[in-house]
Amino acid sequence: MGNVKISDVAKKAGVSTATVSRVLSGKTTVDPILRDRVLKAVEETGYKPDRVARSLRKRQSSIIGLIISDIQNPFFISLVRAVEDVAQKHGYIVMLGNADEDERKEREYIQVMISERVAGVIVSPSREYNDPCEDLVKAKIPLVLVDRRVPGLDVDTIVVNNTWAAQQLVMHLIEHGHRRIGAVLGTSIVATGRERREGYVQALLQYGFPIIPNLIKVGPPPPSGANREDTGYRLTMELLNAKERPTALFTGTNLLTIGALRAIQEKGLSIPEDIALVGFDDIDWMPVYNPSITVAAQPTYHIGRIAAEMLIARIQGDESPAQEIVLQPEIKIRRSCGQHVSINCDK
Amino acid sequence: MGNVKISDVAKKAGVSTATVSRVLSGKTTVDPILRDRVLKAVEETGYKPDRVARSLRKRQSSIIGLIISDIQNPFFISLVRAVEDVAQKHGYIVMLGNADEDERKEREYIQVMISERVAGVIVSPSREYNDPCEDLVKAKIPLVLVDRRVPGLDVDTIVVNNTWAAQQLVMHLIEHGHRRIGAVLGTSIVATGRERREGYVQALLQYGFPIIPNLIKVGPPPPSGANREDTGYRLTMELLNAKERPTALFTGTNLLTIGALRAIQEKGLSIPEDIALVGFDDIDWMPVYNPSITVAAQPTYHIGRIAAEMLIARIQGDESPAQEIVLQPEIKIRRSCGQHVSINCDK
DNA sequence: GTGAAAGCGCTAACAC
DNA sequence: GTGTTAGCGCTTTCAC
Repeated sequence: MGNVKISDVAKKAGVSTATVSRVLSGKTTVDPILRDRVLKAVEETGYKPDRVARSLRKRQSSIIGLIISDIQNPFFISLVRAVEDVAQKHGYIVMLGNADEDERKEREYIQVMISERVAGVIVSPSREYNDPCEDLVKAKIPLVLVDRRVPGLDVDTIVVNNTWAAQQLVMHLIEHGHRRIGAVLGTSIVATGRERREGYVQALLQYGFPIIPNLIKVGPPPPSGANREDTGYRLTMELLNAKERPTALFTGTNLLTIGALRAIQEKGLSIPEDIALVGFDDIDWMPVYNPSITVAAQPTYHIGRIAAEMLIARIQGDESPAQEIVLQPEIKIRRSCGQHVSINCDK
Repeated sequence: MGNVKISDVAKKAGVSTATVSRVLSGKTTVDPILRDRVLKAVEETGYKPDRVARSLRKRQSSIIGLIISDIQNPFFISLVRAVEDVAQKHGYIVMLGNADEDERKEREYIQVMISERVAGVIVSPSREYNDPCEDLVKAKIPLVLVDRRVPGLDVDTIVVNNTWAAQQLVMHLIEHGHRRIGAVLGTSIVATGRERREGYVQALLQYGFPIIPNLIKVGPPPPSGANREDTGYRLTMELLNAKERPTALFTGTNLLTIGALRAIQEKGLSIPEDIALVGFDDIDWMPVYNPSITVAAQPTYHIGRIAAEMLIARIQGDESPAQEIVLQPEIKIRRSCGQHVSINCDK
């Protein structure tokens, strides 16, 4: 057992290896009598097809590559789970790569995936331009992008409407009477960072408020870690230590939010009395935090599920034009902004 | 490019495929002149070895299988990251399986991993007995167990001293003057659940306090979800709604802690004034929670790193006897128990 | 509908 | 030190 091969089964069933293969693939009709003999032999020998040999011969494995830009980021956990769920359901297995926001690592993983003849790949690209994803396209390996677009790459992409969500969040703050709203954002090198900043700006402009550069703090580009907790802490501290402290804060990612929370606490400020807070990404503890935190929740599991389903459709031959799917985050109003206050917009 | 094979390189360099293979593997000496010619040809053609063909021929791939019992559990995130880091460093790639606390899925994944001829596997077993991990041993595939032991399976295992940690946590509560200490625990079907319960009991016994069964709530076995947040919520509610409410709570996993927090909040109780809290597992927000939460922090990244390193050593031929490594959690005293109070132990 | 045989791309004997 | 060759275990023509 374990090292039974197809020829053993064939011998036992008194047929050729071709017939065994045919029975197992189920793609051709086989005489029911032979079929039963084969199945019985498979059963008795405990035969398990060698997936490596199969991959070599078919020039394609049953592996789905999943390359994410930062496995530490809670955003990706549900994504990984979703991809894994869908893959498993369709008989695929997930090969994981953590690019760590490092283009070199991403490129390396993509090469490995190609070399492993994966059936398809889901990538959250670390860069927008000259992305190594092109190699996958060249190798004709189906590809789905998540979280970030790669302009010029004509492949299925699933993103979230960051601008809209950020705008809603900041408008929520404005409607609570806030005028000095600080922003703690991820690097503008990645689109998500830029878009969330854009949403912040849009919201202010919509109400005719000025954009005050000093209130906008943007983290350094990776790999130094734009989304790290300590970045959130540091940037928030800068904001809180300024002469004119903001009365509200918009944080651009979950990790930045945690850092901001730490800074606020260290300054002895309380939410929402001293400072209001809205953030991006919803994590399990946020509704339980005291006070619960108003956020834009990304449909991460959903993103992963759709990505995996689209990918598998492509693997199975779907030739339709590449789609871009834009998912809407859910704005979860909670208690970190205090009571709703009607404001006079004419002023 | 992409579909260049070893024979193309050989032709270009004017040598045999064997020589190309030898140059690339570096295991035999090759004439420097030929070597350079080969390297140049590899460069020019952009040759990348086909990992599938190599795996078939060598009867072993460069893949490390990682089968975890619940990917949703934050505990495993750092573990995955660590394994991925170490694997990458050694030229291996990680194949991920989420068993979802389901023995059937675990068995399935193990079969797939065997069939993919993975070089080794790291598993957090879903069951203690009749675990499908035995199949890996039979197939002579190196195996390292993490988080949970499988009695009778003589393989490297990395666990954490749950009993000790739980005991420390509960003693901390006792030293703060608490007598009625509730416990919200994961199922006793898994060792971690049992051991943490044991630690709770030990702490009480050590101080000569009675064990009150009504104060011990244990979640249902999987897959119904012993460690789920809603389980924590429900069990905590039972405790809080009892006639004689506990003055302190010990929660056995991170997810249970979140559920407990929600219940406490819903009852309008405040920590630590109305009820003290200590929990298992440290998550990034716990130090930032208000009040920050005293926990036993498992060295999850460390567990993953050691597991991966031991596995790779085994893959590379380490034949030394199987080890069991017991890591010590770190007790992180924070503010969820209030001020330290000296107590009279004679009483 | 079935079997014989070729071959996926590589590595490891084996002979020189 | 190098080339020739035989497979690894499977699927898929191609004849029948």
